[in-house]
Amino acid sequence: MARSVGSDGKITAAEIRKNCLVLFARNGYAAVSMRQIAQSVGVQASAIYQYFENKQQILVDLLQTHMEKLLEAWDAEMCRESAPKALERFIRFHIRYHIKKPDEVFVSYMELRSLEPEGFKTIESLRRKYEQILKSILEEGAADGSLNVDDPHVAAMAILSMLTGVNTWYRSGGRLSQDRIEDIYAAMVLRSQGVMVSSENNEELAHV
Amino acid sequence: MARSVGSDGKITAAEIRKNCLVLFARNGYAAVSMRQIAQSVGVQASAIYQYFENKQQILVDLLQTHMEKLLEAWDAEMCRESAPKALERFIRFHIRYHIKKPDEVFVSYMELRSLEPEGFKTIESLRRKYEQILKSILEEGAADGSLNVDDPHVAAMAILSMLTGVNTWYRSGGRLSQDRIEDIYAAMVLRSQGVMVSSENNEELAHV
DNA sequence: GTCTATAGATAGATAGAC
DNA sequence: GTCTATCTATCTATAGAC
Repeated sequence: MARSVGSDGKITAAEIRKNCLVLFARNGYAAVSMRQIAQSVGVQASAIYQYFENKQQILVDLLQTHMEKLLEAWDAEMCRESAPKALERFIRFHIRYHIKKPDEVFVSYMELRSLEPEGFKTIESLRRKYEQILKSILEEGAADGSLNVDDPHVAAMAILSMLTGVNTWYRSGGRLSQDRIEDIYAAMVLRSQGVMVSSENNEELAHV
Repeated sequence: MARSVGSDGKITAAEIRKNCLVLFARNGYAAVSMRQIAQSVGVQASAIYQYFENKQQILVDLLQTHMEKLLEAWDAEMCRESAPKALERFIRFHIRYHIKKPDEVFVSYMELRSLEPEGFKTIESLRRKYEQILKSILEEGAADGSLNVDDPHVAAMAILSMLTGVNTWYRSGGRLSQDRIEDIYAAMVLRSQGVMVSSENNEELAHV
């Protein structure tokens, strides 16, 4: 899917993407005008149409790129291992990845309703793929008894909400290091699925 | 704080509120025009200004009313009891209350950035009050050893994200009853804070 | 590839009649 | 309390010059 027409001029599609991410995150897609976008990269509004068909395509591009990169990053991270280990790996991966991309995450979760039907379908499909990764780990743990999962679908949705919620309060340079935040969330989620974790160092001890 | 000028005509502030909630939830505050709002209640746009100073005041009204009612509902529900019992009560209260008000919850979480500074300050203060309820329960449980809380602030934010996340997937008439959903979330959250819960009936058994 | 100019639609909000 | 009419500003998107 061609998402831009390509360019070698001084403003680039990449620059527009970067600035739109910030503008959409701060003000919301509907509240940001093409003139604002253009001004942020130092051109007139009409120049934007050299790079994107219209405003909607910028949004689709941002969300699609975010989800595709997220899925690729997990592909590079995943291992064959026990369900509890895989769950911990997923938790730490999700927090580490999302905490570094606050604008991408914010826009991806807030602007789903700003997508027109075609784009919505594309993004929803990618989101379901990501949800399925966690759901499969939980299902495997439920099947072999290594996790205590009441309902894999509900648990997957609940865990994803909890993990992604980090972005609502985390501010770089705050009281807690990113590693410490990973530890705290890993301990809470693992315990919620029946894995016993000590409270001192969050080391996995045993499971029910 | 006077939020409307009052009326005894056939369109009322209450009707505008109700319709705006749906419109804002579906389309986003910025994407909804005063003309759309007016049309939804069957009047011309200028008539809306009899009930609200401007568009922004409608949003502030909706969010403020939601948070105030939520806090009042908890005041009516809360009891003096042990931290684990209070935590379970809070979990079930939050899910029960939020699952019945999907539009209020959605708008309250999505449109914070659409608030101008004064309104934002008001709503943020109410939100912090609600967060503090859960944080206090966790702090009490951490102090008396009845809960295994790594970090009360982080745990409170994580639990609230998880619980409120129900609204992203729950649809009335789906596979699970509201009671069952309460049970599943209660079990997950209690376990995440070190309370041992059986997986069969989610009955509280003991705590670490 | 970027500009100016502009089309055509729509926005929030107000004035004044009834 | 609601209407019509309108002000002023802004919007997305396009046409055509350079």
